[in-house]
Amino acid sequence: MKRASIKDIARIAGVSVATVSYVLNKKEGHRIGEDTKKKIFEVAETLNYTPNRIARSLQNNKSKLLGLIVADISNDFYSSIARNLENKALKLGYTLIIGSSDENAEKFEKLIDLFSQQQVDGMIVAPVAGCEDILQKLLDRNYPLVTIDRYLKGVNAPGVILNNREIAETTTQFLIDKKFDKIVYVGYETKLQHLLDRQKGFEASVKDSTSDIDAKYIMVGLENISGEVHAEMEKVIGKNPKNTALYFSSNKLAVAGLEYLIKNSIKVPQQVSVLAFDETEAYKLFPAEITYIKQPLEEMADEAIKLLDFQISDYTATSKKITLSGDLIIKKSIK
Amino acid sequence: MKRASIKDIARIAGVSVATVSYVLNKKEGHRIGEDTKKKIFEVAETLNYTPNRIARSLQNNKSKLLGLIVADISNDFYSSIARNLENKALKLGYTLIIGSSDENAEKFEKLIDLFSQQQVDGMIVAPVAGCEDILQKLLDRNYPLVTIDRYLKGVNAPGVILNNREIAETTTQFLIDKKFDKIVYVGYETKLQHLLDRQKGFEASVKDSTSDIDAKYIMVGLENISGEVHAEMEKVIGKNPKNTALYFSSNKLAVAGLEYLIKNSIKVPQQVSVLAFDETEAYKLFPAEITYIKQPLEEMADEAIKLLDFQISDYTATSKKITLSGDLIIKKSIK
DNA sequence: CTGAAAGCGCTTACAG
DNA sequence: CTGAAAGCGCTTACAG
Repeated sequence: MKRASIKDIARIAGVSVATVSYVLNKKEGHRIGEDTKKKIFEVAETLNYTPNRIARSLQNNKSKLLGLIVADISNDFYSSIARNLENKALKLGYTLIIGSSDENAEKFEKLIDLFSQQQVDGMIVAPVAGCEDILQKLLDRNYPLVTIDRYLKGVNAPGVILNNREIAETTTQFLIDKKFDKIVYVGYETKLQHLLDRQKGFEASVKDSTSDIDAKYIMVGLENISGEVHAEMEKVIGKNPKNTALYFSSNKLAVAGLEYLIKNSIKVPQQVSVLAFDETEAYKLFPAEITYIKQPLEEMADEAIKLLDFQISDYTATSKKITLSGDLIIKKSIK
Repeated sequence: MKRASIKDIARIAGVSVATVSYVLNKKEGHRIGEDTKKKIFEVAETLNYTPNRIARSLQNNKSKLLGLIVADISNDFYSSIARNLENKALKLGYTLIIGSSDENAEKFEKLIDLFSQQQVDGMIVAPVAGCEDILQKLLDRNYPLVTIDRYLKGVNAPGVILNNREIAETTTQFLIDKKFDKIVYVGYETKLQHLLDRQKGFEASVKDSTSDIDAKYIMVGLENISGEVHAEMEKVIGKNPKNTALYFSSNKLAVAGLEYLIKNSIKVPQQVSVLAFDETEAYKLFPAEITYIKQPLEEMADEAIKLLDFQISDYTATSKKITLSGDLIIKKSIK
């Protein structure tokens, strides 16, 4: 069934399409007769008329579509971000189109191209390693863009970010003060700046410490997180660790590490204390509630959408970064 | 910066827009001179031309957009579905626009309206209670639509579904054979058919059983799942249950229930055995690996997209349901 | 081998 | 108080 158009309404109501458009969009300054208005609304109603936004988009060059590119929408962290963004976007009349990059620059570029062809009004992206040029090209075209979660050195894009270095530093200090024999940082081998910043924060606290700390590092790739974490933990803390702290730089790493602890019946916090970046529902089922760094997702979404909406309505090249603070949520996983 | 249009290319290459369109879309049957083609490609390249899909959409009445409405995109189950759908959709040249209904029929309708105005070519929806009329209206307009995860009685929509009743029946039987003193079904107070089917399957197995089974039911609302589950479990199994089995009809319920077990140091499977519908990463961190019913998400996504794509290219009113089988993944949580 | 022209469903400056 | 007309960026049947 073909849907009714403004033309159909005009024909049936016996007026011009212009008048219909004015009335339906409630444009002021076109003093149109009350009875004409009423007639138009009636006809629109009986025809079940709904506007074709595609046509409107073509005309005003605004699609009311926002593109969201994350690493993987099935990841807890990103699906929560997506949910928060969805809520905020909807309030401003935008709908979200989503894509997962799988940390792959080529796929990332394909999504950017696709979304740009779909004429999204702006994009919110979690950049992947090696996508600097892709983003730069977009910015050169004055495309409204906001980065989220991550940020790239040398790319002049606005974004909302976490105070990764600072929160890593203070939370590491918190661990140091507990006088562990050994503190293990579990992170990714990566070029992603936000992760490097977490590591730098950790390193800084360790270095500044007056006491002597045995700091170890477990660094894994993205391919086989669980397997690598387990193998490395075996080497670094073994089956029967004592007075040791684990610092996980992401929820995925934490889940992998906690799995190891479970399998080897290592007690938390009696033998090992645990601190992790980011939340995940999984923590709920670990015998000891996990101490974690909570990112203010709702606020992030809010700021990201605001930033983007501003860019859309009034583009200005800027690399304005909004930095939000993580919160350490202290639970029983630390002695 | 305004993006280049086909018109710009035509002007610079000194040909007509029609020719440009033919060449860039590689339309056959328009034997166009090789040098003209080359010229056009060159100009397109230097202008960084990318097609405006909005304009194309308006012309051929195909937006290449698919709407996905789930209860909540931040829920593990739905974000996994979304991810699988995204992959399949991309392969067919579609992009996904998403919305969360929060189990709210009004919000569901708003999303339907919005997506329909955005001219999505079709929708994949997990219906909410009370949305029968909304979907029926859509179907009356011959809107391509596929339901997923859930299904509504009396609405003539195609969909892909799980064999909820059967899998619930056989898995309950599996529990019954283990001779528990008590079997507790944990479900939702709901009108959602797929959940009722799970319950019916459970009830059927209990009823058919030759042995006498003490079957109990914990039914909770959607408002405060965790709180209600904990309170009811306290009443039904107490702090020190023995030879009891818990049958959770969703992963959310399972997480809530397992939390209760953890908090009360109830041993799985020594005291209580556990079986749950659907996966979630959280199971990984429970001391005993959880036995669960795995839905074939990838296959579901595949079938849903195929069904929808078929409806889009050749609409036929149908209530064709594709039923896929769940798999019981047996782990250590059952004695 | 190529182009002029209509049309997709809207919006909006202009005219009356 | 209302309408004729141009135009957004494409596609495509038709003509030559």
